Amino acid sequence: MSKKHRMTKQKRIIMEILRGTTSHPTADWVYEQARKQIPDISLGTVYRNLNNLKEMGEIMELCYGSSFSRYDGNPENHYHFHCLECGRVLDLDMPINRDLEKQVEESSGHKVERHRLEFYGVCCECNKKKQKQE
Amino acid sequence: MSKKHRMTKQKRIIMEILRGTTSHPTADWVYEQARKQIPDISLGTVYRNLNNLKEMGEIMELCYGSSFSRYDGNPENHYHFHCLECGRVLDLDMPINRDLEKQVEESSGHKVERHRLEFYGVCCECNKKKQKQE
DNA sequence: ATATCTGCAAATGGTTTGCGGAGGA
DNA sequence: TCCTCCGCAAACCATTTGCAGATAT
Repeated sequence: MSKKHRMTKQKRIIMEILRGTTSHPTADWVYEQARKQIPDISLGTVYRNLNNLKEMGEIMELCYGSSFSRYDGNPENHYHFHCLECGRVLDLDMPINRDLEKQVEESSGHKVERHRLEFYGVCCECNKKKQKQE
Repeated sequence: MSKKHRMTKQKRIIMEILRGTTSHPTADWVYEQARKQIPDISLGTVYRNLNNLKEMGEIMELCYGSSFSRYDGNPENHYHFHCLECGRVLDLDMPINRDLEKQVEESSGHKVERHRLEFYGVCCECNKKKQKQE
């Protein structure tokens, strides 16, 4: 059977940090933020709690090309936009498209449970900056 | 200016290995296969060439939740299906949906260049096995 | 009461890199 | 020729883990 999950001060603060940002931070950034509230929290504890919260379905781990993971405090499935200029990862306010899953099931015969969709390009702000430069 | 890329025996064989499979292998698997043809090839060379081929646009690096990367010998953008039972990653024969990008541009104002779409579920074969067991 | 969690520090493991020599263009 | 690539082995670095004591339930 699966292990029970306890709520500790460390876990609660890590969850609050993730809920309070939309920046999809790295474990290290979460660690730096958490140290402001618990100065002697350890990086190992941050990693343990991030995995723990992931198991609980409270947060999501995002794995991109970089060598490290990013974490998302919004556990609901949603799409992301990656700006190739400034590197930010932005949440998209766009409904989940179940038709895509239906399309795969019909053409391939596999049973689809979920999907993940990531867009890459140049965000509004970087576009404006580029236009000014020209 | 960007570095020039040379063709070597090692690079050619690594590319052939990737072109000859649809299994999205790890660097280590490519290394094992390459050793059959060049017994004293080093793992470092495999990694260097995988990165090199990626820069050349000949292959793609796929980054999933696992701690290691997988490589795809098909550099054309295409969608993947991940079987949660057997762990395989399968290519989907499905056209790239540009409407999704248009949808994001209209609703968010970002300029979209490309997107990546990954499906998760149970593949045909695993579905059949499960039905037999019941 | 007791199983889970913590800080600490060492280990892990996929990937990268510095080196001197080899080889492609 | 000359610049890139090679094999080798050590370094790198994000993440995990073993330990002994602390804490949540």
